[in-house]
Amino acid sequence: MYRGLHMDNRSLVLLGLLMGQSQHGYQINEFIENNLSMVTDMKKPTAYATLDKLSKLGYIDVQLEQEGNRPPRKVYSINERGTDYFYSLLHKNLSTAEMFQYQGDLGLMFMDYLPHEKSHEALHERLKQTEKLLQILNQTPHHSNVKAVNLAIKHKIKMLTAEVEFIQETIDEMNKSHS
Amino acid sequence: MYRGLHMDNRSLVLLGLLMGQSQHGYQINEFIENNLSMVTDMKKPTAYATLDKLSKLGYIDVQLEQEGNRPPRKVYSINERGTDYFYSLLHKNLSTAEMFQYQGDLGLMFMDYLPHEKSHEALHERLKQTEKLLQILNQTPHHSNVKAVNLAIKHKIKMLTAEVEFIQETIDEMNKSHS
DNA sequence: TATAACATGTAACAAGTTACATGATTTC
DNA sequence: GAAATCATGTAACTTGTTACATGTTATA
Repeated sequence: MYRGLHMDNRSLVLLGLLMGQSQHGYQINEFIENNLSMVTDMKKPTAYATLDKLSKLGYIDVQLEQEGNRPPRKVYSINERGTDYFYSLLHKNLSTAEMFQYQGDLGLMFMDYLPHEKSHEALHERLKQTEKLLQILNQTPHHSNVKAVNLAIKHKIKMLTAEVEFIQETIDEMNKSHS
Repeated sequence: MYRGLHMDNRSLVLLGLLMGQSQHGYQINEFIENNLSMVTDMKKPTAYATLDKLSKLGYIDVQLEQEGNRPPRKVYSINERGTDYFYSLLHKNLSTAEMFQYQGDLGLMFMDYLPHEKSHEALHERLKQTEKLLQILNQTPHHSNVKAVNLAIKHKIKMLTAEVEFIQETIDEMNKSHS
């Protein structure tokens, strides 16, 4: 059986948000868009579909709510089975190391096929872009209304800083071996 | 039109390997398995299908070879159009910064739902696993027969080191706020 | 009165994975 | 004679994306 990398983590996010309070899909999607864009790229149809799946699997309960003639809301609440499942997903996520795959490594592998000036210019562009990302992260308020998102921002800052150093070192090496 | 993250990079790898020498699919797949497992997770059927696609798009030429009654080989050679395409993919890859998405951040977000001992134990496990990965990378010979792969290994070492630091810092913070 | 926000989806498509199919040849 | 290696794929499936559909209500 084929299990994508995301599947479990999609569920983890949705269940985690429902641990805080019962919510309907639209609400959850808004929250993800406004507050969690840094940590997940889950799209709306995916969220709706996953909520559907979780309710079919008996991890969350649905209650229909309607105000006047507005489109009815499906309010989801996590139940006991869902809570257990959430804890197991959480524990697995927290205790598992990830082996990163960097797309950028692929280019580095074939760098020598480009003339020195070209590869130098390209890496410099990459450096500039990465520094800009870092700058944006450093400017984001360090007191997000979602307390825990700050940890993710801290993490990204840490990693992007290492990335900047690596690119700089690579450029230096390249210049040394060229001169 | 929906373009996956990988698509272009799959082509970049295959074209890059063909830049070195003409090869048939099986040969390429062996090479990827033996030498590039660190940089790409492309599977055999994907490689075969992508080679097919690249030849249909006119970036590589195919020549059938047969030895005795063995299954015939399809030997692929990169042509001029393919070389240009390779350069454009390479330049784009080299000059683009990537915004990392860490699966592990998702768990950190909901860490507070676990009792302190549980989350502490889980993060400790993550730390141990990450350190083990680092150790393995540090032990891999720093003179891979594929020269350029070393850069990727250097990169991973750099990033995993930052990761270990981050986990350690997070554990420390957690302990501080708990005591 | 047009546009944005509210609310939930469906349909078509893209890309990749696993498991399997096929058949020859070399090695144990 | 069985198992591994050589060599190329196909088929079924999973997951996710984009673009679109639908209809109400608040806002400019």
